[in-house]
Amino acid sequence: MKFDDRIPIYYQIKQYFYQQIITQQLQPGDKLPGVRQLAVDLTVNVNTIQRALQELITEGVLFSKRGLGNFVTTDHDTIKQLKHRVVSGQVAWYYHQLEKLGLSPASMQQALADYIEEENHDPKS
Amino acid sequence: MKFDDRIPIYYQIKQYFYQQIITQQLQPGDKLPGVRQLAVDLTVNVNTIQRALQELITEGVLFSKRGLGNFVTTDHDTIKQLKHRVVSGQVAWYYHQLEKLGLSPASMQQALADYIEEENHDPKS
DNA sequence: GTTAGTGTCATAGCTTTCTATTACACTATA
DNA sequence: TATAGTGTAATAGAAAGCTATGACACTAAC
Repeated sequence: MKFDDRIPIYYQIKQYFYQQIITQQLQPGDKLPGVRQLAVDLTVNVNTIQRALQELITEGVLFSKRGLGNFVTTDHDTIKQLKHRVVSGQVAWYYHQLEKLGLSPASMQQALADYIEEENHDPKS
Repeated sequence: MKFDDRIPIYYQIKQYFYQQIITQQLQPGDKLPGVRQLAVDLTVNVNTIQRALQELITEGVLFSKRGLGNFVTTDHDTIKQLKHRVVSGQVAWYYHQLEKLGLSPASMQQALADYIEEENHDPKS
């Protein structure tokens, strides 16, 4: 897995699991791969995996059964809140970054619209 | 100045100067405060200021006159490109983060619109 | 020429993050 | 009860970033 070397890896791994859960690629009650396997898959050390998982467990997003594995919470409300928290966080971050750069709300929306337009220049032919 | 402790301070200082220049609070040819003064203002060490400035100089955004100070480039084209680079970068980042979270382009625009709506709930009375 | 203000550089030490490695604890099952 | 698969934990070392500090080089003005 590719990491942004300006941000701690364990933090990026947390974001990765957020994504997996929010997009339902990991569903409530699902068992995660073993920590040693995750370490191989994400090309990091077991301790780094562990640090990320530990925080997710503290947040109630995952739970651990010693000797069995780590699992996604079965509390649908927690997952709903997680999704809201993560998405809202991204939007707020975007808004305030562009605000600092002097853009008006209308300009922000226009900039996004323009970017989406570009992304759609059919990659066929 | 407040810093996000997940990101190197020198990197955040670079962003700060980008903002200052893009919003024209620092204009072409302007002299920056001395490095020792900046260190006090931003509550970091001179070496950390130096590292940020050095990269900005390498990028051509600033130039240094030994014994005199650091100055904003007078090349308007460089500044124009900087603005485009920084704003585009933010938009692209936002788009891809939300894409990873499973949102459609339409949902992204809606989420931004909703946030702007919230921000405008008149804070008066 | 001296002084004050400026950029530049180097060293040493601290903290955080990450790695490698080893060990221990628990669960299920043959 | 032995074994394989799992989570958990501790240690030591490397690398990056930040700080504190001191020194040096250049410019302008007295």
